[in-house]
Amino acid sequence: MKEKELQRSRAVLPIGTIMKLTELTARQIRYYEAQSLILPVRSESNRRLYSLNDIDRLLEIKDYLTEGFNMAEIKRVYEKQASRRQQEHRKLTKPVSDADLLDALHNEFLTVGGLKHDGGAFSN
DNA sequence: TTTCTCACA
DNA sequence: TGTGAGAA
Repeated sequence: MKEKELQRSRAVLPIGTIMKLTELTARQIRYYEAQSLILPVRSESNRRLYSLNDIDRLLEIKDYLTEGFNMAEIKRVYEKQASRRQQEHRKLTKPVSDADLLDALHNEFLTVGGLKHDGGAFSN
């Protein structure tokens, strides 16, 4: 089922579509790119092209921002995600599913944000 | 028409 | 972050 992964990563959507789908302004979307939160590819005419994965990430970012996180924290988490993916790739053994990864990241977010006090005995 | 970059309130 | 200018 890797065909789907490729399709999700296939960047073909212009920023206008992203704006409507994420409720974000072009300004914000470009700013997040500057902060390396997303990495859209460029068309031959220098136009930004986003993938479905980018949309997901943008929605997540919007979510975290709503919850009171700042760029630095969000960046930190994505950097961690990147390094984790590399590690998993090297081990080339049992890769973690995206669901597990997101769950772990979300958990870290709650901890870092002080929204969680212990091992997650309760949910918000 | 849409998006891009850059600069300024 | 918003907005406007000038270009592609």
